[in-house]
Amino acid sequence: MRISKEQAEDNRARVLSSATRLFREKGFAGIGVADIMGAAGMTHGGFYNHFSSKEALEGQACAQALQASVGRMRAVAEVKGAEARRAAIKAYRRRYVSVTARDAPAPNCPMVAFAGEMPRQNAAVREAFARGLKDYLAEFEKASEGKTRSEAIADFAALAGALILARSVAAADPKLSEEILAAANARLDREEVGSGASVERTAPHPSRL
Amino acid sequence: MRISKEQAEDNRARVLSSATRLFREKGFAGIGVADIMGAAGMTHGGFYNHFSSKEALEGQACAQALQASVGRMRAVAEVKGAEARRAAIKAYRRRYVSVTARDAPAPNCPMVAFAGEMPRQNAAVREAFARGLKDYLAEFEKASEGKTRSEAIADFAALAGALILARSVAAADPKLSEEILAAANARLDREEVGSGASVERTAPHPSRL
DNA sequence: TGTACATCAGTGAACGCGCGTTCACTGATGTAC
DNA sequence: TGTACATCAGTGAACGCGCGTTCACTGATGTAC
Repeated sequence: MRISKEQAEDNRARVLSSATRLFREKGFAGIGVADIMGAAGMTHGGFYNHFSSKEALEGQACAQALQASVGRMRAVAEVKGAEARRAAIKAYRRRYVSVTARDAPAPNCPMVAFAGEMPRQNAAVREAFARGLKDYLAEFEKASEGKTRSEAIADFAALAGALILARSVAAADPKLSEEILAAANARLDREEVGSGASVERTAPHPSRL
Repeated sequence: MRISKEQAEDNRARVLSSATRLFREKGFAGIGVADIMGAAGMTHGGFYNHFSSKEALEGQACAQALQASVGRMRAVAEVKGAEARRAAIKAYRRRYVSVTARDAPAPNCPMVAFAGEMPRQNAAVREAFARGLKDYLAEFEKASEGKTRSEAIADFAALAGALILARSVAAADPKLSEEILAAANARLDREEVGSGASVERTAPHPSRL
C-alpha cells in the first residue's frame, strides 16, 4: 500500500529516532535492522526505501545523537546571567557523573556510548562522530567560563572516563562503581572551591570522602 | 592425531593469548572462534576441547589481559626508591595518554579496550573485568603516593577518558585527537607542580570563576 | 621392555541460526488528461 | 471535477553469508598387562 509523502517522511524520522535510541542502548552491532524497524512500527523490508544500508543509518543516527547533545550543551552555554550559567554548567557536570546517568538504559551521553566502537566503524560514521565531538567540546568550552580550552577538554575527558568506568562495573561491583562516581564528584568539588558560585552544595551522592 | 599433554596445554595457552590480543584489537564481537584458532595455528574444531564456549574464553581473556595490567602497575608501585618510583608513575601516566598508546592496534590498556562492551557482556565476563579493574585501581593508588584513593581513581578515570576519546576520533580528526591527548598531558603537568607532597594544595585551575 | 588397546587433541565437514539485503507483490497515493 | 494509469512505501518470503557449535573421524599418546 502506497503511503502519503508526509507519512513516509514521518516513518523515516521514526526509524532514525528508534535507531538513535537502540544503538545507544545496545551498540551498533547489538541491534538489527528488523529490531529497529519493529521499534518504529514497521517490518524490515521497507528499510531500504529510506536508507541505503545499515551503515548509512549508523552514520545518521550517530550524527543525530551527537547533535542533540551539542544542543543541550549549547543551551547551558547560553543561559542568561553569569550566576545562573555557572549553576547550569555545575549541575550539568554533576548530573553527568551521577548514578542516574550511569543507569540510564541509553547513556545520556552518546559520546560515551559510541566512543569505544568508533575505531572499528567505517569512515562516514567516524566522521559524523568526530564532527559531533568537536562541536560538543566547543560548546563545553564556552560553558566552562574561566577555563582554557585545554582545561575544558581535560575536564570533559575526566567526566567521560568516570562514566565509562562506572558503567563498566555497575553490575558486577556496584560499590566500586559508586566509588568511581564519587571520586569524580570529589574532584569537581575540589575544582569548584573558591569559585564563589557554590553556596548550595547539592551533593547528589553522599560524599564519603 | 593425539597430542602430548604438554603440547595440548601449550596450545591452550596460545589460543588464550591470541584471544587476549585479538579481542583487544577488534572487540569481543569483532573476532570469531575460527580467527582466534587460526591465529594460534590450529583449526576451529578443536576449540571446544579447551573452552566450553566463546563466552568462557572471553572471560578468561578478560581476566588475563587485566591481570597483566595489574602486574605492570604493581611493578611501578614497587619500584625501589621514592624518587625512582615517582619518576616511574609519572612516566607511566605520560605513556598512557601518548600518541603511541593511542595508535597501538591493541590498546595498551585493556580497561579502555573492554569497558565500553561490559554492560552487554554476561556475568562471568563482567566479574572478571570488575575484579581486574578493582585490583588495578588498588595498585594505581599505591603507586600514586601522596594522593588519596579518591584522587587516584579520579586521575585514572581522566587518563582512561582521554585515551578513549582520543582513539575515537584518531582517524577522522587527528588534530582534535592530539588536542585531547595534549589537554590530558597539560593537566598532568599542572598536577605535578610541586609534586612531592599533598602539602602543596596547588589550585589545579586558576580560580577565575 | 615390549605389545595391544584405549584415549583424546586436533581436523574439517556440516548444522542451525541470525542478520543484512533482495525481490515480487500490494494497494493507496499522485498525476496526466 | 472525474477517470485511468503510473508510482512507490510498505510487506513478508527468500537468499546468502558468517559464525558458534557439533560430530564422525584420525592417529599419536598414554596405559594396562
